[in-house]
Parts: sequence; C-alpha cells; structure tokens
Amino acid sequence: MPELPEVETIKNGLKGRIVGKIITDLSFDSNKTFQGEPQEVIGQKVIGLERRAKILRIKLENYKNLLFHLKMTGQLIFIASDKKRLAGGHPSHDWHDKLPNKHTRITFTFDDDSRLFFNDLRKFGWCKVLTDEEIREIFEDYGPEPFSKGFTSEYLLERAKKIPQRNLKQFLMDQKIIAGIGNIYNDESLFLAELMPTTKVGALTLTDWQTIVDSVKNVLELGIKYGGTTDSDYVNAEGRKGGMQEHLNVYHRADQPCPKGCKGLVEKMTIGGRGTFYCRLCQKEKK
DNA sequence: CTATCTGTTCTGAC
DNA sequence: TGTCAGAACAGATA
Repeated sequence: MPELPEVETIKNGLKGRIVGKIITDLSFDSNKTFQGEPQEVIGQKVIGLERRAKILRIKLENYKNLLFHLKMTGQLIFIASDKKRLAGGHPSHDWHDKLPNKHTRITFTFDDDSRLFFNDLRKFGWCKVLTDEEIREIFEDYGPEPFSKGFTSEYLLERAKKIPQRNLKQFLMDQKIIAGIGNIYNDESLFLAELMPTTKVGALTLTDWQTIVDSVKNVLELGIKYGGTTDSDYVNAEGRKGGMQEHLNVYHRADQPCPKGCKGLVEKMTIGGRGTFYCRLCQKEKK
C-alpha cells in the first residue's frame, strides 16, 4: 500500500544500503516504466535519497535523479550481496520470490553485486530520470508535507474557503493540498478525527481542522512506526509483513464491529470512486 | 464461468 | 474553474 509511510520506510531502509554505491547495470521492460536513457544512470554513484508526497527520489552524482512512483501495486525489493532482502510497497509474494520474475519492470545492479528490483503488477508505476531542476518544478505543485511547518489548521481553513463544497475525503487526498495522503490513511485519519468523510469542508471550523491535522499526523506516524507495509529480513527472518495492516481500524473492515466499541458496525460507501470505510455513529457529519 | 473490485494519478469532457 | 468518468493494467475475489 504505497502511501507516504510506505515510501518513507523504503527510503529510510534503502538509504543505509545503496548510498555510496555505483550503478553498474540497468535493465527494464518498457520505456513507459523506465523513462530515461540508461547511460545517464550507469556508472553513477548514489549520493542520497528523499521522499516528497508518495514519490521516492534517488539522487545521483551527476545531478540526475531516479524518481519513482509506485502507484497502486509498485514494489521496491533490494537484495544485498549476502542475499538478505529489504522489500517495500505493495505487499505480495514477490517480496520473497525468486527475482527477477514476471512482475519485474526494472533491475538495477550495483558495484557490489547487490540489486534493486522495481516490481509492479499493474504497470501504473514509473521511474523517470530527471534533473534537479525538473524535479524542483514537479515538487512545487504539491501541497505541504504533513510533517512540515506548513501543515496547519490555518492553512487548511484557507484552502477550504476556496472550495467549500468539496467533501472532506477528496480534499485531504488532493495532493496539491496535502502531499502524501491516500485512501487508507485518509479513512483512518477521519475515523480518529471522528468526522464523516462526506462533510463539506466549508462547514469546518479552525478547531475541526486542528483535530484533522493532529489525526493525520498520528495515523501517518503510526504507519511509519510500524514500517508501513514494508518488510525486511534484516529485521525479521520470518518474512513478516509490515505491521501497519494489523493496526487499521476501519479500512477494509466493513460489517465488523466499530473498534471504539460504540456497538455500531463499520460501513462502506463510495466517494469519488474510492471505497470509503467509516463508522456513522462515531464520525460526525458537520453541517 | 462471469462480474466486480482494487492501495494512484492524469486527461479530457462538460 | 470545479467535478466527474474513464483510462492506464493485471490480477484477486465473490
């Protein structure tokens, strides 16, 4: 489930494993998945990693960058020279299968024979080779990071004034308003904030927005704490899944008892074409 | 078997 | 300008 916490976790895991290494080889399945010229990348040293919204950036020494978006089913799986793995993104058997396999879209080889695989079942994800300047322009279009100073109740109130009729869920998932919130963490945040996802943002007060800011941060922090859905056998040789899915309250839990013990059941509806889970007893519709 | 669902984002029609 | 359906693709699930 590659949302902000998943990408953040992959970034942190890869940081200690590939920074300083030189990319010695690269293969890919199509120039839709990999958009760039291999010679811009081969022979280059990795000098750093960053995350913005749900996008991962691998910085190279020649001021070029590998920019990854995992979309719905993308995965990054690193296999070290001693065969130990770090896998993140969409959880599937590919994390532990022989690689490359039929879902492998890109393979990077490093100078110590470790490898990084970009797997993506549905092929929505991509990797682009871009300059620092091109990336700056792309990142400019995104809203503030949820853990940055700019993510405040005042900011959200101002943005909401311009589109008061927008429902809360679609507002929070708009990457140009806030960077990095996807379907799962949205539903979980609104459950914590006790607000219905259908609430029109124009009806929310500064106090409501503060509740939302706190809830979003709490849920994302929890996601990062449990490593998102990232898996590593550096940590656990059993190949345990990242722990976050065990801590979801409403997502994919339709017809189950509300975790707050209100005697209600978690329900499902569709908002903006997306499955949306909530408890109508705990979450209030503001008017 | 068929029908429906899926974690994201972009585009084009209205 | 805001909103919405549809598309990109390959499954898994009922």
